[in-house]
Amino acid sequence: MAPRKAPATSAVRLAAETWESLFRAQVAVMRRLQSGPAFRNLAVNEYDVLFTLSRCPSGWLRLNELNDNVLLSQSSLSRLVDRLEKRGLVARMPAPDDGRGVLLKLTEEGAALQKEIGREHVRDIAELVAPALTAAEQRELLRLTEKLRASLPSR
Amino acid sequence: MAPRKAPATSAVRLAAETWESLFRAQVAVMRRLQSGPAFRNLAVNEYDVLFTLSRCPSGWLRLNELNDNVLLSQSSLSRLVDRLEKRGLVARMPAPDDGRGVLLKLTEEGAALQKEIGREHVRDIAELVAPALTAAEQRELLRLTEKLRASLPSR
DNA sequence: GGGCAGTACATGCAAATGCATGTAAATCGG
DNA sequence: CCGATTTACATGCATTTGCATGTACTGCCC
Repeated sequence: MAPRKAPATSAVRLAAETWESLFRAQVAVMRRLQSGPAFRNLAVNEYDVLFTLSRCPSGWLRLNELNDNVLLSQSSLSRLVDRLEKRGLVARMPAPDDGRGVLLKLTEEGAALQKEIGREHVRDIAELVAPALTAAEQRELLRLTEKLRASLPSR
Repeated sequence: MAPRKAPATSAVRLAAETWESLFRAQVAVMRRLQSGPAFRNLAVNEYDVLFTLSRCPSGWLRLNELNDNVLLSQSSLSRLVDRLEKRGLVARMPAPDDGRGVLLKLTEEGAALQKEIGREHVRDIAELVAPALTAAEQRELLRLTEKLRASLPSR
């Protein structure tokens, strides 16, 4: 029997090339976004925390849930939140149902800053993405990246 | 005349949601990749430099070209390359045609390490991406991310 | 060709990050 | 219900990163 290895290796290659392209696109877009004036006062990761909190329905979010969203180690996130707290942008509170946990929410000032930066940020994104892809292509890219993310093993 | 603002704002929203989804997918995949055993000896950014050099046809690459590929400041890349050089993985050489420039290439040891890590890395990628998307979906995602990257303003 | 702005890379230094570990609380096994 | 393991977060410390700046070279304009 011939090994017939080609299909398997080409499937692996396709996956690798797809990831590589996704990753390079992310790097290229992110580089342009973070060098813009929207982030003169706040690092991208810091903004991302404010943004995630602003999307949270209850207003409060556990630190470990936040950590899933951000590409930072647990300890780095802990200190990033320290900084945001010292700047008066977020508030900490011990989790009521779990003595180990910490809940976070935006302060009024934090919410205001998020909205202000968010407006600029969204505009910057649109200036990069909208000319590059048609609306239909954007919807498809959105669908595929959501599917990819949703299909990942939980940990 | 009615302002008819809705189409514009929804185009902006679509672009923002598309980018958000792409970014989160990248974070989720990257988190899983970088915590794997492939990167026990080398940070992802360091591997990325070796990888980029391994793809370079001439074998030599300018530092500033390398910097376009990697999400690092110029100074951080300079020092990252210092570290790789001290570990004997890359070699520096003054650019012959430009007295300010520096050319880089992999050493034999660097090329070997890149191949070794690359094998594991590609396997890890395939284990995450292949089950998540069909081959056709991967090809489409590859196409869209390539198009996005290619359409960005040069700087 | 001589000055002058711009580019490529290196380096001092403060800030951010990750690893290892510490502490406290929850959960599990008996 | 008690000890052992696991989970959530914080912290000491070494490493990495970015900003500002320095140095050397290039290219431009006159």
